Amino acid sequence: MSGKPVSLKVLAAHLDLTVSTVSRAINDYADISPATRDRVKRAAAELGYRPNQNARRLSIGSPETVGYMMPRYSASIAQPFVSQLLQGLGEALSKRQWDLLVTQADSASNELAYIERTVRSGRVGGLVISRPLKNDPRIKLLLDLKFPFVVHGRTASSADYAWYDVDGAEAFVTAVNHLVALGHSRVAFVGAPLQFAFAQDRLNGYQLAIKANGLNTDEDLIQIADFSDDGGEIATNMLLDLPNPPTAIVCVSDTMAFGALAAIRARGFLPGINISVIGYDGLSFGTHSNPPLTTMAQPQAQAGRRLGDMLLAIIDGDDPSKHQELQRAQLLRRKTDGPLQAAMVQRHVSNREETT
Amino acid sequence: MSGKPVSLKVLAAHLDLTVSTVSRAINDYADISPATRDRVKRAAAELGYRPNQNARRLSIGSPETVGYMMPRYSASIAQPFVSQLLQGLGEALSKRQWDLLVTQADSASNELAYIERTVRSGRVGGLVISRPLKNDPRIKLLLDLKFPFVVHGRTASSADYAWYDVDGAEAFVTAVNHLVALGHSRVAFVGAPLQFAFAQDRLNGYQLAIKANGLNTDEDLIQIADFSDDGGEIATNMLLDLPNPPTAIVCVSDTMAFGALAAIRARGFLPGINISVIGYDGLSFGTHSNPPLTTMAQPQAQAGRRLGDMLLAIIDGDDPSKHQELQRAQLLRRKTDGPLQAAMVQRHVSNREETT
DNA sequence: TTGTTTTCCGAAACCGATTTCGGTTAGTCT
DNA sequence: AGACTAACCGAAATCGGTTTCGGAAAACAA
Repeated sequence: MSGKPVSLKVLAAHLDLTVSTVSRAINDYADISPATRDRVKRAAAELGYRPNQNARRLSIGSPETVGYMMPRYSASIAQPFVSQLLQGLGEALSKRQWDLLVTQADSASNELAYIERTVRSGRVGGLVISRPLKNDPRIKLLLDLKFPFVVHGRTASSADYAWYDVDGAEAFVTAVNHLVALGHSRVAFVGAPLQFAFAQDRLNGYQLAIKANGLNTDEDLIQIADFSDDGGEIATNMLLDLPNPPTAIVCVSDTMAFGALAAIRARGFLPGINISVIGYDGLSFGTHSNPPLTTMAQPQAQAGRRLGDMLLAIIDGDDPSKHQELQRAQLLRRKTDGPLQAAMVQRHVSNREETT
Repeated sequence: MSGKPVSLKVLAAHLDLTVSTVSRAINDYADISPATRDRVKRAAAELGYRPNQNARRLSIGSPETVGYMMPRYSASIAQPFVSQLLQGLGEALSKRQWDLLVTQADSASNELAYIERTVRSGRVGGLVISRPLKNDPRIKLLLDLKFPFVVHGRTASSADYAWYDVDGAEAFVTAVNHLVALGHSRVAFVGAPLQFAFAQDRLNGYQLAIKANGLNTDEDLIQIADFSDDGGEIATNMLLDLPNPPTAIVCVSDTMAFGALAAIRARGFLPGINISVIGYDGLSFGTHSNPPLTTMAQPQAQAGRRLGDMLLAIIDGDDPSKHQELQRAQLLRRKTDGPLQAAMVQRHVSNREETT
């Protein structure tokens, strides 16, 4: 760089003042005369002085940094929401000049050790974790460490920590109700492994709605698979192979729903006409799928900002349990939901007769 | 946390040693007897001692951290590649226990000031920047500051800094050649604003291929629009409104290509049959578009890791110009490319006659 | 003029590590 | 036994800031 970064010492020497005076001038202490304060600030600007953050943070005893733990990938699947979340987090943190550290554990087993190391090393003053498991050991650990953190998502025992989540159960009630209103009575569920809290939550909503509508609770209509488009396709094929296949499918994510659409089309059926599909996430790409995917859209944009604000508040001493935000998903109708077709039911029946 | 994090001082007191001895024991200095070294390490593990990173980094004079500048959004478009890039970067950095700081400037105008602040504050020892402009002031600034950095992408004057890029020009030559081989002679280009280096690069490849194949260089066949699906749709509509519309379109990104598909379908044409479309990026979502998008796929996964390795090497003193990596994109045929249809040409002609 | 406040700045401790340097103790050699 | 060399550890400076405390100079009051 154009010379080494200028330190407080050289700035002080240049001004013929001591470092303590210069420091206090820059930080607007009252016991510095306006004259010298201005003089110091002007010189600081000229020389391009920026306090060394490592030194300053060591001194004030705060890292002024929070960490975000990236979820690990099932495969090499791009996680579209990560960039939006980081964007929002960065926005919230920058209001107070805090930094955002992005971390990831190498493996699931190392995850806890990794958290403990990170916390103890004082690199971060708070942590954001994503996509909790149903009984997430990370949450337990952070609670034990009494370390500030917020969760993107939530678990069943969510009383004593801070989180931001979308009500998946309610969303699936909405989705199922919508399909029932369209005349469907065999509504299937394509889900992700139930170790994920969100997967259980959404399944709960599905089951609740099935019962509330007085429908048959057919275990075969619940298919759990890998959390990916391929998983969605596999699960849907299982459903379509059923002797009495569903006429509508709700999926735990848009990505899985895309796989469902593929499976349906592969059999010559038309999604939205012969079989309805509703996804979850509201990915904008859903407008380009074949056909455009009806989905439960969640307000992604604010998640990062809200999580950042919450975390800062908690670091400031707020009670974590006071910061819990449950958002609602909205039904976004595109083209994969439609009324039950009598013809389709017929076809299924004859289909069954053939196969038996 | 379970008590404050234990410092070197309390660990030393607990062992009845001085801090300097303990520090050297932990860092495997030769002048510490194996006996006390082991004793120290055992106690450190028991008490869960982790060196305070702010202190340590201040002391050793290195932030052991690199920064990644997130590209700003044209809208609220999720950037699927960001998470993959961060994943790779984190992997490369973790090998040496470095941290990854994610930053973003509030606005374009603040960007330079932001970089300068970040660099001068000593928070990071190197910077990764994405998606450079054709004449990117950030690169010039970082060069002036003599600060270590790597670029994801590259500009025309790319001799004197480190970068990792995919050869967009070559990719578009490949794409155009492929379409010409399929019989197309009116191949259009849907591009992004040419201030982006990658946009210019890809346009160059397109124009090169057009000439090399002896085709008419029709300015109308080049449409520049916003870097989004909507932009792609708008640009494609302009093309389809032409008196002599193209029979094939190459798009500067998959996202824009999705918009192109929408525009084509909206007119009752079949992408891949009536009009061919080739995208760029190789997004996995492309398998779910309507129809599945043929695209120039780039090897996304390694980008982050390579950039991280490069940056560390440069920080270690390597000559940046020695670290320049140009990858090749591969034609990934799905369903939107196909042979020229005589019928389509006919329809276009009659279409023109009607409108004139 | 003397005494009492203010106003303003310097000296120094401190944050938690790393690292140089110097001094004890023990071991080796003659 | 005396001297010399290693081996091992402690003292202290340092990184670049923040913050408390005390003192000198200037302003004010009596």
